[in-house]
Formats: sequence, structure tokens, C-alpha cells
Amino acid sequence: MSGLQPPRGTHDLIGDTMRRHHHVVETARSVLETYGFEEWSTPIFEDTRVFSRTLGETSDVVSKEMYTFEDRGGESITLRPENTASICRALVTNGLTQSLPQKAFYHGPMFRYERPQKGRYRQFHQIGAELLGAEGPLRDAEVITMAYDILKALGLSEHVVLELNTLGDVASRQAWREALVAYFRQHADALSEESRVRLEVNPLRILDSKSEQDRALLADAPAFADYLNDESRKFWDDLRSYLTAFGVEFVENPRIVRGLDYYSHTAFEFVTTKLGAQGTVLAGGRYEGLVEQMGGPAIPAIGWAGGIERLALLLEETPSVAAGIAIVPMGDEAVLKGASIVRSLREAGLRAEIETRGNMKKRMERIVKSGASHAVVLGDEELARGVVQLRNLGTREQQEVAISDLVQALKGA
RNA sequence: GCGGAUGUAGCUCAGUCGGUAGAGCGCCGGUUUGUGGUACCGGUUGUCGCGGGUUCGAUCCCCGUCAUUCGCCCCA
Repeated sequence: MSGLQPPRGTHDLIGDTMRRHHHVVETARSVLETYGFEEWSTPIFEDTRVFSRTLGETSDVVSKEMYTFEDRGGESITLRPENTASICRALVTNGLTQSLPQKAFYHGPMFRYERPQKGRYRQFHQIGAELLGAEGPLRDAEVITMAYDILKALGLSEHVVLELNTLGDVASRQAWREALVAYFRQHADALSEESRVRLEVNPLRILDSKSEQDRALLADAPAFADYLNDESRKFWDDLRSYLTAFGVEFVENPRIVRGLDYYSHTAFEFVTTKLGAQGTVLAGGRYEGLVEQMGGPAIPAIGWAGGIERLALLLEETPSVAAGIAIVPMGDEAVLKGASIVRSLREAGLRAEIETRGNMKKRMERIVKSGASHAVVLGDEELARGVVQLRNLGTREQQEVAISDLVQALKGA
């Protein structure tokens, strides 16, 4: 055993872990395609400004969680902590602001320097979707419904609840935020120590506090509903109507504020109670200023990202690998013939292995354990007659088949 | 970044009140050139996480460190 380990918070994806991971991505892909989304791949690292400008300088992600370094040319580079900003950058870079809407999805590693826990890693993987050029709440509802369909296809719809909130437009939020700050300033001495910091840095976060003393204050805090302007209120009403029309259930949770600065109007999270403190499994919202910050026109968009590790942890079962066919040659001559047979099976698109090690009992044990569907036994006697024994390992039925008919017999099976 | 728990074979774990480690499972070979997971025989596995200290001697005691894990913060 070597002393080398993967760096803290990183992990290898092998075997069952990789299969679960892959299953999440491919299940999502098939749903995303029914909605007309296409895969985009952006660089894993970007100019630091892509993230620092857009996520909010004071957000935890930017202030303490980014992997930022100078490259040899002196440029400040950051390993992407999320992908939405990159997608917006790519939209502008590739001149796609002229052909809206764009429906993009992505999956891949993200990097945040955090203390690892179950379902939380420093290199983790997200799958996400962005609808760029989302003209109104119908699109928000549609993109949320798409996320729900993916969770359902993964068999998780029973384990997860959609929590929904509105953050209003910039004007509404600004007015409310000022009222909140004024209120909390008045009661600063009653706030928890952490929330006094939040008051300066990200006051909306106080709403999400788990501290008892903070919660006591929240009851009389200014309600956002009183600050929503007419346009924002209509957006919120329409969103809920459309979601209902799509048949997606949700609960309203006014405490969802999201950690990143760029959201407006719609904010949502799919949460579970099964992952300890890491209950959010997929989350997103509407953002209207990001593309403009990347140097493009003001294009409203709606998107979300799901944590692939968290989704994979929730899967009930590990997807199985496809059953194969095992060739069992007995004797040197038979191995040569077995080689040509296994090749012809593979050329026919069948999954096949040639099993040469140990006595026949040991071979059969290994083959059965491997989940193979059929064994093809080939000894001197069969060789002489140009046939094989084809055994169905499920039914234990065995028949003699001419080598020339083997592919057809297996394809029909 | 803060606080708690844990670290012995590939896996699950036992153990030594300080005398350089064991079980089950797994894995490999054979019984068996001819057929199924459970039979029989044999075999394999460890810097007891890493570094330092105390000691004649440390896997065990002490300190540090790394990793995992739970909670806080924050987030997917």
C-alpha cells in the first residue's frame, strides 16, 4: 500500500460509485433531450473575474471557497466553483446572444475549498441546465418541471420536496432588503453573533438562520410580500399557476434566499431529509443580469444545478451492468477457436468474454458470479464437429449449436 | 474556519491491563478436459493511517499530523 492518497475532499469514481454517477447523468440526459436541451462543455478553469464579479464578492463561495491561482503568464485563474457564470460567458463569447433562446445543459466537476462531509466534496460533480432567453414565468415553470421529471426518472420523486420562493425583481428586493437591515439593526443586540456578521455581509441569510434567538426576531420582521411590486407579484402568481398546470407540487418557503447574488424572481430547491445537513439536492433560480455582466445584452435566464454525488447517494439501487456471454474453451486447440468466436460475438455487438483460467467448475462459478447470461462450452469433441454447447445460465437449459449459427442463436435469445 | 467521534488484511471486525497480530467473508490453486453461487483439501493477505516521544520493548500510553465521519458555517 502506498502512502499516497487522493487530496482531501476528492474521491475516485470506480465500480458501483461510477455506475451510479453515470446513471444519474444518462437519466438526466434523456429527459433534457426531450426538452430540447443540448450539451455544452466549458473550460474547468476560467479567468477569475468570470466568478468574482458575478457570484457576489461577499458570498462565501467567492470570499473563501475558490481555488484561485496565478498561471505562468501571470493571469488569475480559478477552477470553476459552479458553471452558470461560465455558460453565460460562453453565450457571449460565441455570439449566441443573437439566436435565442439557447437551451444548454452540462455536467462535470466543480471545485470549492470546503470542509468535506457526506455528500459534500472539494471536487464534486454537478449536472445543470440553463435556458438563456427565458421570456417569462412559463419558462421558469418549464425548467423546474424538467428538473422534477429528472428526479422522477431517477426514482427520487418520493424522497424529495420542491421548495419555492420569489426574490422579486431588483427594485422589490432592494426595498425589502433595506427594510430588513433597518429592522435587524434596531434589534442587533438580540441577534446571534453569526447573524450580526450576516447583517453586514448578506442580511437575507439571517432569514435562514437555525439559531433560536434569530428565529424569535423573524416573526416581526418585514415580510417580503409587502414589498413586492405589481410586476413581481404577477410574475410570482403566474409561476405558481404554470407549475400547477404542469402538475408539479411545491411548498412555498420564504426562507429560500440562495447563496449567490445573481438570482431574481424565482428561487427553488429540491430537498431531502436523507443526507444530514446536505439536504439540497438540486437548486436554481432565475437570473437577469448575468449575461450583461459578461459583456452581452441583458438576457433573462432560468437554470439549476444538481449535485451528482448527492443524487447518486439517494438512488435505491446500483444499476447493473449488462449481462454478457462467456466462452469456455477446454484445451489449447479450443482456445484458438474460442478467440475467433469471441471476436465474432463482439463484432455482432454482443458483450463477450473468454474464460480460460482454472478447472471447469471454477470457471462456471466465476461466470455465474459475473452475471453472464450464457456460457459457450467448447472442448475437443465439439471442435471436431464444429459445434458448441450453448448453456442458458438462467434456465440451465443447454443445447448444441453449430459454430456458424452461434451469433444468430444468441441474438435471438 | 470551529467542535465531537473514528482509523488493525481487499471487506466487516476482534485483540494485546505494553512482549513485533487473529476470525469470518473474499481472493488463488487443487479434488475435476466437461458444467452453477452453499462440498472437501491447501494457500494468500498486514510498514496495526503517518511522524515523533516515553520504555529494555509501543499496534496498545503521550504529543503532533493526515484521512474519514457527524454537527456548525455555507452550499449541490
